[in-house]
Amino acid sequence: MDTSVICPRFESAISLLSQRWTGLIIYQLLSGPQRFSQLTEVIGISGRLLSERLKNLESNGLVIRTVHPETPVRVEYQLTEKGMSLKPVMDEIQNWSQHWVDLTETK
Amino acid sequence: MDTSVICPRFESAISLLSQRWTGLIIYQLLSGPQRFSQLTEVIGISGRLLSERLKNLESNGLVIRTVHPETPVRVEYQLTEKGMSLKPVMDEIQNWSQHWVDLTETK
DNA sequence: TATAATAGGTTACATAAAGTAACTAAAGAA
DNA sequence: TTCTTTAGTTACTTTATGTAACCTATTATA
Repeated sequence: MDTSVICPRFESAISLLSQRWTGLIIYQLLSGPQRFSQLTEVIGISGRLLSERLKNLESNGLVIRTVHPETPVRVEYQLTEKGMSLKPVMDEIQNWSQHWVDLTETK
Repeated sequence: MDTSVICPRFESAISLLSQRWTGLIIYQLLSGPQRFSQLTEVIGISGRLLSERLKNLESNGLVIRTVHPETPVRVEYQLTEKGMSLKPVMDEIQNWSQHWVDLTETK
């Protein structure tokens, strides 16, 4: 018998957050709506993956994409209420990192 | 110019947590020390990756490995203080997941 | 003595995800 | 008509993950 012991909601949440870049994208968007190019520069992610991740976040209801038809086009990404509500999670990670991460450690 | 804007400690922390399985392993160990085989069964991870992840967590000071030379051998993994201090992070993820994760959604 | 059982891994190989760099689309500016 | 700029996409390489068979140490069993 295979009785899954780990809470499926938790498992679903952590599978989202443990996708590479996703946490950083949400963290970055917590400081306000941002354009595609800003995100690539600040986070250091390629266009290919940023595009893929943003589509995923959009389809999960965490992010909204807005196209401003200016010239050149401006596309902004912002968190939904669901996305914003991850702030306490990010705050705790931030808090933990201040206490425990030693930047001199070899990676 | 390339001024990294994201806090390097946060980046380091999230790169640890965004490794596949790592969050689940820590979450599971928060409920107490556990053996290798227990972890594979509960989490649903292969021996190969569990071994790799536990070594990584050990070298990062989050987990301690204890060998009990019984028959057959019993090896237990438990969180260090540094590992335990991730509880608030896990609690917030858990909390978020209860509010926002809809299990009927298509993956 | 030989065989088997059990826990905790490791190895070799296949598949999936991520990194990289060049390319494209749209739209107004020169 | 050609050039710029933003926001992607495509094709290809490299790395990470999944899978299953195998290995080792220790002791119980035939």
